[in-house]
Amino acid sequence: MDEFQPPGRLVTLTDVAREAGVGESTVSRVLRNHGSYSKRAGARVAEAVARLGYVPNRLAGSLAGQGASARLVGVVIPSLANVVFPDLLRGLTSALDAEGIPCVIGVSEYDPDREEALAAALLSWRPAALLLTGLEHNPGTVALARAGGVRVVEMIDTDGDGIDTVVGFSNRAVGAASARHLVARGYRRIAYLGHDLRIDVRAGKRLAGFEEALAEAGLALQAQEIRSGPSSPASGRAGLEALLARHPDLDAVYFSNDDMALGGYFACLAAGLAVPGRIALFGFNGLDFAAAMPQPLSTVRTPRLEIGRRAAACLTDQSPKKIDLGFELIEGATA
Amino acid sequence: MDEFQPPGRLVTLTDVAREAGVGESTVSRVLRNHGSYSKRAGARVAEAVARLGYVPNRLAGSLAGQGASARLVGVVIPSLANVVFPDLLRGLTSALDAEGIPCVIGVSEYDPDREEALAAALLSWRPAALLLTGLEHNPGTVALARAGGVRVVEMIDTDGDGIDTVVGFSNRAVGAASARHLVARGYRRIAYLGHDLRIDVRAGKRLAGFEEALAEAGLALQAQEIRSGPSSPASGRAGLEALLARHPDLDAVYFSNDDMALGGYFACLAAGLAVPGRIALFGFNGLDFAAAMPQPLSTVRTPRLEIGRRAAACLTDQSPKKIDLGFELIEGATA
DNA sequence: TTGAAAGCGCTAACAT
DNA sequence: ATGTTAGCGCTTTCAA
Repeated sequence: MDEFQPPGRLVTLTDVAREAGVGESTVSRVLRNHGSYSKRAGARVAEAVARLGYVPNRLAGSLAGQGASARLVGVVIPSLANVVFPDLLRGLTSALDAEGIPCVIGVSEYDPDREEALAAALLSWRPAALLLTGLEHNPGTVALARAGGVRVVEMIDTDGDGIDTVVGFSNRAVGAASARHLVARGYRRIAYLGHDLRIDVRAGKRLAGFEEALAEAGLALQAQEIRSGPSSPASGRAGLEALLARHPDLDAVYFSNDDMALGGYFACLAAGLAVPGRIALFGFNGLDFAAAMPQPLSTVRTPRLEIGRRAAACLTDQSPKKIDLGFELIEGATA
Repeated sequence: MDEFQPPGRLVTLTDVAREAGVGESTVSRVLRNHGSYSKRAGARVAEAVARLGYVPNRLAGSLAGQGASARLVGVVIPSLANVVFPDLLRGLTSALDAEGIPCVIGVSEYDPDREEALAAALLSWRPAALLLTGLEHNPGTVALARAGGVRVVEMIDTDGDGIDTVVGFSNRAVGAASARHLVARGYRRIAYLGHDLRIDVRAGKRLAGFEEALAEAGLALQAQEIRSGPSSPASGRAGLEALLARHPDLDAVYFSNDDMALGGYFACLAAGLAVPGRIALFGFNGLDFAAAMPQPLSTVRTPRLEIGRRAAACLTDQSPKKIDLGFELIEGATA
């Protein structure tokens, strides 16, 4: 391998043009395979690129190009600690990589103000699109998104109005379906165990749908345990122990997600409580481990990867739309 | 919803200058708080920015600025399906967000050729740094990274030579420590259960260290089960069932990671096998759920977030270095 | 099919 | 303290 380039000085398109003995615009045409050029010019440019190890500068390319928008998409997610969001990114990147469009990510930690700051920061890179999570944003975020001149896609949640395009499922409907399942199975003394609803709006919507469906059946939540901090198996385990200590007569628990439910299951195993005989457990998300449990977890599978993929597909669409990808209730064996 | 902006025409710094009645460079100075300007100029610019809803164009800013490198970092990870990598990103973004530097990500799916293509694509955005995973890359990737004129940080693995800076831990040492733990606990008929080692080099290094330490104790692996596809609890469960069917006399199993081990634990629960009495289980990663299990999983906790944070910290460092963050063996109750 | 030249929106001298 | 100006590395008319 040759020695390093003098660091400040990377190979430019001008260098390639000189090396290939053609004009800059010809190099540009060859590189983007746009416009017409001779076979000979094509070959000489290809050679020069290889010889020089040229890597195009997309900063300059995007600035000069049409619309001055970059082949990048900005993505703001609330967290990386919950599998849901990496899954979303997974769907996104799998679809975007094919087009050579990378994601620029920002993590808001469920803070609307941070979300707004991140949206502004990402928009400053002039991405082709801005992807947000959920439908609840600061007014400032909405204003930025509208003024940004980019396609905006809000992912995951369809319960409400979007800025532009929305891809997801109805969290209220998930909650309602979960409640109806528990009711149909004969459970009557049902509790909710979740993490902080102020930070996770969508969990709040599920709970609202859940309670609504309970009410339709003439039932009400017997108890509710809200743990501080993020959801986790440890939190679910401690939460279920606390819940059962206070309300020994419960016969079913609806968890804010599968991680919490797994912790609940562990609590039952540790305490020797029969599931679902003594207590039924119902989760949310349909994560991998749910199906591998000795008793498959009763839960709802959400189309996380699909949401990411569809969001990517929407970037090229013309008109805004709302896409509800639905969900699947997995009966499992714990409720 | 109001109508969209005429898409082509976003507010520019020149617009702000006109609106504020000052020169462009003054606006630039105010915005970057660099150089000197009067209180009055500062105020007028701030007003104009707010009134116009100006969002700076960093494409242009980076192109014009020193070194022409963008306040972005490029990150190539092999997967988003394994918690390890989102955790890495989590550490990274938590440190970089403070500086307003977003990550541009690429997911290689454990394919070195894709990694190379992604490295080139990310480098074309002229990031301030390129972060790679592991130490094994195509020669082309290494050449790109060296010629890119950027700081390169390789994360996670310290077993080998890096391009520039390396932050991680020794996978061989993890494997060796795990084996010594099992041997010390009196297990003798030990098997390995993992996923495809050709795609996960680091799991291979752990296994090598594990076998080496076994050999030092005069022992050898009794069996080995390699599942195709990614690691998952379902794969771990099926794998342990297969392993025990073929080798009923095993007394301990070393899993390629905690997800696999969780599946193994589920297999034991389902089959009514005492853990660790009948069979001991040992994992890797120290994920959240490990500590919440009825019997805490015996595993090794890896400093994933810390690796991300330290990698971020290295970006401003002058000289290359290798940072070994170590790991922690968690005795747990399953081995 | 090709090259020359005018920007894209910004930063960084250099004047003033 | 502030304005003027020359680029940064590309793309894209426009002529040739």
